[in-house]
Amino acid sequence: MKKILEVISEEMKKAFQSAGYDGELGKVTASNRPDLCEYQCNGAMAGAKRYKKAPMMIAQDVAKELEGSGVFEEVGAVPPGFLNLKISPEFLKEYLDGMSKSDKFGLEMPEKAKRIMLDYGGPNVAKPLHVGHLRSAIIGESVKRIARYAGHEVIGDIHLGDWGLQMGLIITELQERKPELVYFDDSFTGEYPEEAPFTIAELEEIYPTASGKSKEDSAYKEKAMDATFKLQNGVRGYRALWNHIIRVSVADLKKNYDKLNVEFDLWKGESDVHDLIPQMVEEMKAGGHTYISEGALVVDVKEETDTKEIPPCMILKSDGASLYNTTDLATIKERMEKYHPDEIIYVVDKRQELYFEQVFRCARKTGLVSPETKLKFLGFGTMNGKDGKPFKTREGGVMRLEYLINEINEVMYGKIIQNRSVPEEEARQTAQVVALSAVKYGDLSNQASKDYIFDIERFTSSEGDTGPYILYTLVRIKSILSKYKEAGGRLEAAALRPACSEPEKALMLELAGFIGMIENAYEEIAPHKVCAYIYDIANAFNRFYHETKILAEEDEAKKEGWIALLLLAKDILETCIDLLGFSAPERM
RNA sequence: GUGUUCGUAGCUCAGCUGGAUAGAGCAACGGCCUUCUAAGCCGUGGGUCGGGGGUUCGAAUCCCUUCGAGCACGCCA
Repeated sequence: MKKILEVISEEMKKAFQSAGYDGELGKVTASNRPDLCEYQCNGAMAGAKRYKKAPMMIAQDVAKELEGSGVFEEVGAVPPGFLNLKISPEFLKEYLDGMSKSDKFGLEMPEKAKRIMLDYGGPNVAKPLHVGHLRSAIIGESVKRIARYAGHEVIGDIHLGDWGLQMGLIITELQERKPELVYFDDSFTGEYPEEAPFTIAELEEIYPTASGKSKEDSAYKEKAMDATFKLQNGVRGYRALWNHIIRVSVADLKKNYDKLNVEFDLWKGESDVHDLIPQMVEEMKAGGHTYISEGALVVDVKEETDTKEIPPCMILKSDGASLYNTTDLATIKERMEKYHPDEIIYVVDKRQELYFEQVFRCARKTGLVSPETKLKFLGFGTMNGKDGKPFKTREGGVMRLEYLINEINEVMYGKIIQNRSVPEEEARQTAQVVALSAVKYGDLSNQASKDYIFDIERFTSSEGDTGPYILYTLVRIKSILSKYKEAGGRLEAAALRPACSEPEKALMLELAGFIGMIENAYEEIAPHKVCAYIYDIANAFNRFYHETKILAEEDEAKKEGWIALLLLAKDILETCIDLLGFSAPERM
């Protein structure tokens, strides 16, 4: 189906043309004065100069052409030359009928689906998830779902940090504590145990300890670097230990991401591309792209249009070791060879923008990516506390994600038992569902690129533009529908009717904007547009709800029409919150 | 220093491919539950869109300038 704005615009274009003007002037937008009209067209003013005619005259000419149009109920030419439009309830009803009957509410699928690789999450192995990982997960997950809904193939890759010095640190600390382990016995040639010699709890404690020691004790640090080197060069025992670390840690990560309703298709990490690096570097050298600068191997990525100095992209450090850039480039190489994506999108902290610009340019210049493949950087801002500074625990440390989630669950639980008397278990479950909506909606309703203030009180409130408010609206709709069913009503039989009240029409108009909203949210990679949309829907619904006694309506046809409208609203809301990565309970 | 993002109501944010009286929410104040979930709805007050120039019939939106804030700027990731 076409977007409703497109349908109306076409009608308007025809009118401009038959009045003797350029059809392109007939572009219609949503009204910015809802008190005056539903849609507006400003083409008459834009065309005034070209036709040397007062805008008002043009508007009147066009309005005359629209007399008797089935699309509009009212067309007004208003000074200085606005065309104010109200569409006919019958036309609107037909449009919504089309949406209800179509797959994805009539959203058109692309002729050729793109294959998009989405790089998000990015946690480090053996370190607990903290608030810094929250945004990437939430935003990435939503972007993934939106792109899929829009008809594209998306491969989400968590891109684990599993290969650097941190691994050497952990191994070193393990050796300090348990030198008797077979992993450290060079002469050992048998099978290593299947069971890891540590738990996730120990692992999480080991890393910060080791990291702290290495900062104070240079001998310790050297040991860790040596361990890293050995690991990367395939020392058996170290590899075996490393495998344990990965397995224990990944299992825990999966559990945590699961709770956030975040799912990855690939659990690749930096280690996966380690073996590709030497060849990649050789190819870059052979291609004549590299040179030595201050001892390091670099590739120039300056461009003439630059407004500032872009430093070269470093490939190898002066000691010959690889670094973040190297693995990222190798990852691009691997992705291109294995998956041939049309696009790779990185959902990363926006502070890394310049860095990724260098990597992207380097990848292009050295031919790692084909010219058709787009590399996109979706940078997100910092999550701040109420004081406007980066979110911290009360003690000033980094907040573990788990604790944060628990805290919100508690707050939500408190609100539930305060408002309703429900069984304990249901209250707990509902609290989790609603809490997740609070966190995700609180995050996604802001533009990704901006910093935002994480305010538990605000996010968990059901007043205002929040997740709980959206869910509450949805729960209300579900409640009416289930009562209707209980009373013997058949949802499948319900058919839409033209709106007979202003709030009803307003709700229908909002629903009709779905396709346009999705296209926009996908093209701009902007989940916050989905949030803004469902907030408008929720407002429109609640207004309608208050002015209309649906189940008490005696006119059966009318009642059925409303039930059909509620069904559509429910389906659209549910679809949208799924795109945002959360769901609604049955009751709350 | 260079670059970059941003500065909209007391607070948190929309709007930014230029259009009519700049929108929400929170907070404040006032209404609405014998009837579908009041975790809701309706209303009132509150803004030199950081300042100054310019382009335009028309600017929060585009350009310039200035002030202020954040962030980034080769061997970390």
